[in-house]
Amino acid sequence: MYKRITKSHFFRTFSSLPNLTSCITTLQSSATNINLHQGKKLHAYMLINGFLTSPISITSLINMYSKCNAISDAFLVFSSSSTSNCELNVFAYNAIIAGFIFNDMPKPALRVYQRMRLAGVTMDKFTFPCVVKAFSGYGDVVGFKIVHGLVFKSGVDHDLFVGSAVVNGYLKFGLMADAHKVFDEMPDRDVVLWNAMINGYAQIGEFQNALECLRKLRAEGNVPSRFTVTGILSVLTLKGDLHNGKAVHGLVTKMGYFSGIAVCNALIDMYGKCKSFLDALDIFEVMAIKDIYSWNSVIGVHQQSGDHEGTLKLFDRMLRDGVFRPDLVTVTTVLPACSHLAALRHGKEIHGYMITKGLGKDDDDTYINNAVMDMYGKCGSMREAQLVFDHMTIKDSASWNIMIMGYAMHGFGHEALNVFHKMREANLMPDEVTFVGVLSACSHGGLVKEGQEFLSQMESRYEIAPTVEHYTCVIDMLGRAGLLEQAYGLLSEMPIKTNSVVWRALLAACHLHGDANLAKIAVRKVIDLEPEHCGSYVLMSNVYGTMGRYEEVSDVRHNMRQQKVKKTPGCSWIEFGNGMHVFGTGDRTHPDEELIYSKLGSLYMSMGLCQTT
DNA sequence: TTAGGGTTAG
Repeated sequence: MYKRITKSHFFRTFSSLPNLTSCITTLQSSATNINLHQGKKLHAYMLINGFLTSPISITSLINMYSKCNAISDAFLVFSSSSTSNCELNVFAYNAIIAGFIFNDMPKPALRVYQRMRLAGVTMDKFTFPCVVKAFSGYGDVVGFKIVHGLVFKSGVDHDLFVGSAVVNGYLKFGLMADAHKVFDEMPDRDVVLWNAMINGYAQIGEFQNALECLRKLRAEGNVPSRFTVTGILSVLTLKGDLHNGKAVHGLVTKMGYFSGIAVCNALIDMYGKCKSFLDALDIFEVMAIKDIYSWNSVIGVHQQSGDHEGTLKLFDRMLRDGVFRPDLVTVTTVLPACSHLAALRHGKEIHGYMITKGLGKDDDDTYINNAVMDMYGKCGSMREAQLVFDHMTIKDSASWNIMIMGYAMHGFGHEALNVFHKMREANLMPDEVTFVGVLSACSHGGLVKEGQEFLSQMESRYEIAPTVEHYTCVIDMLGRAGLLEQAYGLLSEMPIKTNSVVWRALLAACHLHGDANLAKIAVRKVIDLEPEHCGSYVLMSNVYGTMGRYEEVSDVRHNMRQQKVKKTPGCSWIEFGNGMHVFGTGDRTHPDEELIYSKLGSLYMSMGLCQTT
């Protein structure tokens, strides 16, 4: 083994065989460059040459393994040293605790900390930042406060690194007043400490205070860092403040921070959420180096702009690009685009991708599985939605609501109510969304009696005040069932403000049952509440059309022209083979038009209807 | 020899 190592190319980089000092220097470079291969060779060499009795070697090896994503090896070095003749000192404890924190493992970090205390090793200003982070990461507020006490006792409370960690810890627990007290008592403040406060205020939505911190930070002569910029951008994003967002964009240019990927990602997000979509896309395109956040943010931009096709195109580009694999965040952004477009094939592909990559298989992946279920539901595949639902170990109220809504949407009223009853059996309290689903299930399934009962139970039994959306479902339900007077009565007696949507539901019912008199009342209300909406004029003209009152049809059309209301032609589409097929009213442009209309004709025949087109 | 801060999802 020794002979093979000494002959290797690796050792030719040294002018003579490395001594302890050069081993440690090289271990540091292995850690910085994440070169595990080089680090392991040095480890072997040091073992053979008896260098591992030095505490410095142990610390350097622990650090190298921690930084090279080999935390278990780091812990092995730590544990085996305590049993050998090398006594563990504060450096070794600090290094392994830091290693666990670096690898986002607060629990084992805390176990080592307890061991360190039992061993009577005195903690120093290097121990505390990591231990503090371990307690806040593990969510142990009592332990965290005890350590804060020890910070005082050890006299390191004025150290900037310790102070920043404590402030961040309190902020993580949502204890702003305590964080502020620690911040105020610090004799010196650097940009990192200020950044902690900026982010703390951002988290609790106190945007003005966050911006005030930025002002004070600069007034005290600190230079905003890349981290300050991302923190402030997150504030402006939540505030929807495009004006100041653009000013920060200027600052980024001035400071030369464009090289920071996170800064650019924050700018993309800010422009996207502030609806300045082209600016967001521009930044993404000019970024020399992108990461998974860049892709996810810009995919989010397409979603926010309502460009669902753009979202799918970008997803394809990401796959073709091949540098970053879609993660949970990516698929949660792309799945709703499939739902909107009813793009079942794309949705299935993404679900398939998730299965092969093991995404969404964990118990707590409820959110992503909800998105998959919603996609199947909106694309009309309730069987698949039910399968996903059945396999989920943890279901939240959204999971149940999605199933109820899915069945309701496709007219499976009884199935929807069945899910609702099972939800109750599972002791989950229904919310507003649940009842929108339940009531639309009653409406689409013609379950009038049940729907009326649910509306009355909402407040008395579930303490949920019905909103205009709930009333709309019920009015739609009564209207579809031909109970127009009852629908009108409910609408007139509604204890909350009506809107154009609920009146339009009544209008649609008037069309269905040919009640021109009630339609007139409804249409007046709709036009009053939303004059620019074309749907109500069209419905009114259809009501007259069905009754053969063509003069009135022409009056409505004339009125529409006078009001400069334009009707956007409606269309439907279906995914088939490799493409999307779009159809407008009376559209005969499809290449398979003859075949399609002949099939349509035979379907009409089977349904006992005459072909009208 | 050892340490602290930022971005993404309905």
